[in-house]
Amino acid sequence: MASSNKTPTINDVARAAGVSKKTVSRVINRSALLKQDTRKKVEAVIAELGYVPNPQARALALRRNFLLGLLHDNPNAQTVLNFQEGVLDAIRDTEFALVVRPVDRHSPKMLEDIRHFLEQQRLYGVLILPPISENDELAALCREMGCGYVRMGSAPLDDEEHIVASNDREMVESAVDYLVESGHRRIGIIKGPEGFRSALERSEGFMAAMRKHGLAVPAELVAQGTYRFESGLDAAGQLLDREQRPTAIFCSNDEMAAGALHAARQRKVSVPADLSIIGFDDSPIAAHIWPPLTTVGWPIREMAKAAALKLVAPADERAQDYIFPARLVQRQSVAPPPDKF
Amino acid sequence: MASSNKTPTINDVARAAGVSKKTVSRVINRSALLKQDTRKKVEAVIAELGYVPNPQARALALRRNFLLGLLHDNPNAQTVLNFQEGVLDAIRDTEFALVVRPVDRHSPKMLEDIRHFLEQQRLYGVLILPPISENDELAALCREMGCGYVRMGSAPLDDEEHIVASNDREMVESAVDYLVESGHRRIGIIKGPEGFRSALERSEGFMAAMRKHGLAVPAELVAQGTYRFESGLDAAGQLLDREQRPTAIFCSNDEMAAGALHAARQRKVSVPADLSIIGFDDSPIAAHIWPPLTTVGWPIREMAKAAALKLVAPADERAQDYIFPARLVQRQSVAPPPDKF
DNA sequence: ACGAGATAGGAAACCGGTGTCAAAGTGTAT
DNA sequence: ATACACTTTGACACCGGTTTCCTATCTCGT
Repeated sequence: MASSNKTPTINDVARAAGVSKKTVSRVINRSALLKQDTRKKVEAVIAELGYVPNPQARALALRRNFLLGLLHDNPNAQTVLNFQEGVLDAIRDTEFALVVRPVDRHSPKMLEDIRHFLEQQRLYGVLILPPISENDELAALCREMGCGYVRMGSAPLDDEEHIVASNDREMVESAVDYLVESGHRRIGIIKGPEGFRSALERSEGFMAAMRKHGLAVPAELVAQGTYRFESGLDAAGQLLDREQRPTAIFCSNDEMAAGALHAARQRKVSVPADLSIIGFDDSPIAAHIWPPLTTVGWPIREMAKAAALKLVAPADERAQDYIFPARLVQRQSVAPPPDKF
Repeated sequence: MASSNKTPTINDVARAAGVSKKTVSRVINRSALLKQDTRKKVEAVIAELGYVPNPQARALALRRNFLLGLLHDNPNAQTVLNFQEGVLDAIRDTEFALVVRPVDRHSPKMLEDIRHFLEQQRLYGVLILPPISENDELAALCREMGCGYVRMGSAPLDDEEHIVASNDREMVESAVDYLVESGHRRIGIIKGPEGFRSALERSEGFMAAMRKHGLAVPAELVAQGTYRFESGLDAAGQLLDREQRPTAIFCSNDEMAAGALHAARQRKVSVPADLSIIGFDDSPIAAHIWPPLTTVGWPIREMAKAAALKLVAPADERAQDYIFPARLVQRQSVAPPPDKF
């Protein structure tokens, strides 16, 4: 009963089982070269003592730890949280844990801060969420420091082992297809902020789709947003105040779509009767506003899971995927355009 | 140049500086008994080599690591994320990191899972978010395992060193005061789910406030919700379909308030002209629905910061607070009741 | 100049695991 | 019975820090 009050170590197990530390270590690590008898005996002692290996000691001896990092400056809380859950799906029942690190994209010291963080924590690998995932210097930093990394993005902007991406471009196309099928011809767009790859993908996807249908996109149907609610309000306001306003607006994310809905309401423009609105992301807000928003959703959780697996089990077949299909979520913000058009 | 490609260790520093490991260790740990010269010399070498102490080795030697855990099953993503940022505010520039762990409140194995997690990761301490923060068995588990913990709650349900709490009860009272001042007498409530301490605090606060104003709360003005959007839709539907419907509804959280707004719209009941609605939490959705929701917000980020400090720097004066005042956020979902009432 | 007490710094053990390599055990063919 | 190959196990060093304990040096009062 000498050490009944402190957690048992590998030595305690070895002594109690009458074997060497190394043998216990072999049992823990499921080494193949062990007699069944010995394994059983040691396992019994482990269970009896309630022994759990010390991760710090393991990390030291193995010269690598079991910590994954999540680097993000994503403004959408639900996205971040879904991603966290997806990562947890992948590492549940392993010894890995997830460390979070929000970063400030606007800070000039951002890269330096991250370098410091990586040096200090010596993570096994990091997962990087957009928009900072688009920063190539950051990826270079990870490579330089020998830290595994996987970037999440709207397009394949790195090798497939380092990326999980949605096919935003195609999905915007199908959103536009849907609007056109519903009878719309005069379709406006609220773009995302410059410098965001996703914003670029979405607006280019939009332009390409419109071109495909032989529809013009005059400058007066294009408004610039910042991915934030208020910017959607402003941008939709501009669009709706044009001489000839659009019958449908594609918003590059749901927050801005919510703002656009708001702008329409202020102007007594009824959605979807007078104006159709389509968003992007399928964030929770999309289902909780009126009318419920038709939008494009992507499988964040699956992407997160695959991203984590790329780091912790790169050979796993589930870690091979790197392009994930988004899908159109039809709700009630799209209808055929009013007759007069 | 023997080891120019791998990260330097304390031994490398000691050798390069011509001192012993222990002296380097003293420099790192700011030990007082060191000559200035020696310190300077070692610091120069550390800077030159870019030496950063290995946290795993430190953790092993010190028998404690520098990892804080965040246990949550909170359905509100923004709350969780704000909390994470608050914790990061507190531990930025320290060697601590934050490990997240969403848990499943409904799983019968929840406690066992958490025990396993704590055993395996040997965290320095955990921060627990509502609603599982209300689980006393979980707190007991932390104590049993010698793991520091701080619970976040709607009422002081533990010693002050283990809790950060908002004063929901009082805040609901001021929300009701506000409704009464606006002229409302017939006020309904959508309660949160049973078993949630916050739901209890809020509904009791509501009852107490009504009593204070000499107003009755007949059963027909009370509806049960689950904190989810859909339940707000249903519950508000019931309330609005009564013979004599309320002129105002207090919703125990914003999601349900959004649902209530939705229910009102379906019935062509105009908010706030015909019906006032007040929510709780000041979640982002509150500002992004129409009309913008009057609600009660609490300072999550400050609470998170204080909670983290309680673990990592219990002596810090900022770690002493444990009750945090919420405040009424007035937007546009409350107006005087219609004349006919 | 000298001894006492304070101060600076080092040697070696330790934290709890893993890797290496050789020794011991086992089984089979000769 | 012996040699040989193969399996199973253990001794010991090591990962990179901290702690304990001890010695060498430095002040300082007398």
